[in-house]
Amino acid sequence: MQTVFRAISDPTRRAIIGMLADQAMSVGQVANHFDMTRPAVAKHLKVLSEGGLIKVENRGRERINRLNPAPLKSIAEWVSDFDHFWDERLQELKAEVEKDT
Amino acid sequence: MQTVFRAISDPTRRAIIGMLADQAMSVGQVANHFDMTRPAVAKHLKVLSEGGLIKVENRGRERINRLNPAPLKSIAEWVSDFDHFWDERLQELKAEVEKDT
DNA sequence: TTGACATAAAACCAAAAGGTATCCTATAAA
DNA sequence: TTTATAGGATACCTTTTGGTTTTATGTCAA
Repeated sequence: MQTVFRAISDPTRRAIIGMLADQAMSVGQVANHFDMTRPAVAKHLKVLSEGGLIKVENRGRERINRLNPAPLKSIAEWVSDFDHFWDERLQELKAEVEKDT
Repeated sequence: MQTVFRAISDPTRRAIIGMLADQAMSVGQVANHFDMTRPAVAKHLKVLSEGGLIKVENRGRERINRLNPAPLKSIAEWVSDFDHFWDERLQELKAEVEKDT
């Protein structure tokens, strides 16, 4: 849980998440999108991996990083505990959905 | 935006958010719930304040900290961009709600 | 008015975070 | 079988973070 919060707390990592949502990428491909060395990006990918937000597939000498957004659900659930503060209506409907899912 | 992500990335601060959701509290009252000095708690409150997640009201020599969960909405929105990865149905309903709100 | 109390503010500290440069290994390709 | 390339590992540096202790200030209450 904390690992997920930590993973999304950094803007670079959120940008990576956004990129990987479009397309799975190797470490180098991800690094090409940033003004930052490859080891730095690799560290961010490690943090994302620790949060379970990406799944890595070894493909020859490449490592394909694929988004796994499932853990974001726990964030959504945490946030939703406060939904009623700003929008009771949305809160109720979400409860409906979750009930009959 | 980043200040909100930062604010919620720490477990102590999330605990404080949970506490203030129940009831507004002075710095000292918050600090009593933690095994930590008051200045440390005050710093967490400052970070929460920077993220706009609490509103502070000076009340004599006390400072009442009141939860303002509105900024959490931006978190919810960010997360919701990935909802369809795990639950297309929920995503659709949320879109419905937001449409006619 | 004097004393107690809630908090702010500042100085300081250790550990974690984010980054770099460098070197090593394994795979792909010439 | 060389050689280039993708990535891991390690060492190191700087800044930020989360915490403490100490000091100062403003407010309440006897």
